[in-house]
Amino acid sequence: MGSSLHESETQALAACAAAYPADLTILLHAAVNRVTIYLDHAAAEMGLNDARDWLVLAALEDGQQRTQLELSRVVCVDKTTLITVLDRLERQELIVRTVDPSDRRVRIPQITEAGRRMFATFATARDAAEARALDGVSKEDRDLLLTLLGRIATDTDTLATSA
Amino acid sequence: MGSSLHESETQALAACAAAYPADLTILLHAAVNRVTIYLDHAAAEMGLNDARDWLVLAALEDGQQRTQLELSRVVCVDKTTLITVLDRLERQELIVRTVDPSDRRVRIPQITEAGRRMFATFATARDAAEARALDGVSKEDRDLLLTLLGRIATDTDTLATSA
DNA sequence: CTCGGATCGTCTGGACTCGGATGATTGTGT
DNA sequence: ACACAATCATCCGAGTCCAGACGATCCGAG
Repeated sequence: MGSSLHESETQALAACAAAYPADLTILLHAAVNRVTIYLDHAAAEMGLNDARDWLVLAALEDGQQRTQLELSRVVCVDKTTLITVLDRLERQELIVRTVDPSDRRVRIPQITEAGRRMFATFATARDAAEARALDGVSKEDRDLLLTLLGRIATDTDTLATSA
Repeated sequence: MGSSLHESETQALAACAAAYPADLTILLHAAVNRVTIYLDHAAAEMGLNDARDWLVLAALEDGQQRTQLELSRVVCVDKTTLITVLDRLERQELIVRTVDPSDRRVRIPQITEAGRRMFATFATARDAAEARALDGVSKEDRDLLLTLLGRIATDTDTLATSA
């Protein structure tokens, strides 16, 4: 997630978006890069590796028991990549991997008390980061933006049906 | 650009976006993934490797003479990564690298006639792909979306000024 | 003219990602 | 009880990306 961006690109991305003001793809990329840079920055400041680390914590925070596989689907991270994230979080003692006694194949990652604290602290930093990215956008425009993005993202059409 | 996504993730991403309908970062990611999948699909169908390949062609299509370094900034691709893109395009004879006679360090990539044809053909496929991604969004909402994204992407605020 | 620093494109090393293979464990049919 | 397919986490290999190093070339100071 975050590691695909690098702060040195920020200016270039803005310039790029300015050069193609009508291209949806480019604007989306530039926008996601900008937001992610803010988030990664905030994450790094408080000891997290990535915004992705926080995303995993967020998914675990509701206390619901999830398989690693299920978790990987929820946070949209490849199951193999999730392993390294969980390893890191476990090393920081923000989560623990418990073995499901009813099926000893599966591991149930669970957030620890320290993890909960980290999540809570990051929440405010995260809001600030998003607010900074949304600087020049009014409240109702933000809501509209979320709606539109949601419609693009969750549209039911798939490649298979239209190819 | 495109290679960071994989079609198998499409459903998972949509599910993920649905799970966090108020999170800007996630929605942006999901949206950009969806659009990029379409574009990469269209690119692959006509012999291009990536949507990024097309982006490079687009930047060269205006005939303006550009250094590889300048070009890398315009299309937001790292200069070292751009090399492999140009190598590929040159192998397909869609571009040529000419040496600037006034400065023999610099190479001026230039689009060929075949490259121009490829660009023109891809333009329609690209429009179709974007239109498909923007299926349930009205015309004026599209314009608004582009404006908002543009404002996020090109905001003048930087990390340095706010840290 | 020449020397030193800056700038171009390219190469290299380390890190990351993901598809597919592997080992452990489960349930199911017989 | 036992073979066997299915499923979970993990590991491995191939591919990609980028920071930094490098050679080639340019330019300005002396």
